[in-house]
Amino acid sequence: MPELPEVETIRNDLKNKILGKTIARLVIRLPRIVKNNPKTFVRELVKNKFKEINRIGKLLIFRLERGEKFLLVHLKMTGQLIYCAKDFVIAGGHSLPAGQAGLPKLQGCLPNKYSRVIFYFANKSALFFNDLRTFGYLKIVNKNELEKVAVKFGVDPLSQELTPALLKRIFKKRQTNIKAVLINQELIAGIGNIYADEILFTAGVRPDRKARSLRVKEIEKVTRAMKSVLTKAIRFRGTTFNDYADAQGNQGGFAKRLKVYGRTGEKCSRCGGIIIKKKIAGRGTHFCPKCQK
DNA sequence: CTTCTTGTTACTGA
DNA sequence: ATCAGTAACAAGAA
Repeated sequence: MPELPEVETIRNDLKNKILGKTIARLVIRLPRIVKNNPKTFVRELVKNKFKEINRIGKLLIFRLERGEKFLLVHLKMTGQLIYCAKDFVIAGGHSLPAGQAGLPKLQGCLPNKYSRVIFYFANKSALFFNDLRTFGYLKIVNKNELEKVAVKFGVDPLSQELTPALLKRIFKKRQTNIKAVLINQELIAGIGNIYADEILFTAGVRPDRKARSLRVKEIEKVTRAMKSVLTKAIRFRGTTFNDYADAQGNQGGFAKRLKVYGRTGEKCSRCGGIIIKKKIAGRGTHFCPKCQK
């Protein structure tokens, strides 16, 4: 599931590929993915260019050259944005370069049955929005609408604003457990189920602890863990557990470095305890009951 | 067949 | 008004 490191990887990949290219043609295969009137959507994009790509939490924001408009893309659980250069255009479609892993459950050739929206650029390259479970969306908004969306997001965990002092204030006014706080996008933007578990393991804090019960030393550890886990995950280009692929269609390299997520029943790498899984904050939550306090 | 997967939101009850 | 907790959504895997 794309969280901050995966969305950031895609953003960086796409920046080098699609900025400044003219969008020549659009194919909307599943209209309900597009949250605008389809005709408006096509009119705003065709003959336009992407000028800049930003991210707030897990939301991608493509600034368009013409019209002071922005394309919002949310990948939700199974969304992908895969770019194919014209070299890989084959008859009737596109193919991922040979040697690339492609996608575990999806075909290597694009478009595939999960390609919901396709952008064709003037130079014959293409950008595919694929989404197996169709929870993701694309939406064009103006500056005002973007501002309304943006203010709902909490602090970015990698920004300098996120300090132990701020985290202490966030934790203090909540009655719920720390896992629920970490995945609440209105408080901290970008952490989902996988990285919440990994951050709490690294910090040595049990996910079912009440957020407001954490001591200053523990808050400092959570702050450091947040930065280190997310930074390292970005360095390894994200976690592919099921469907995540980067903008080239490759898997991320962080899955094998996960310490607790998906490791139920395995030995804890820190203390040798057995990792357990339990439903916390409505999500499958993995932790070591021996060394997470 | 049932149960599980999760990012976000709608809804419920306090 | 605000917050916490849960169901729902979708589509596939097991």
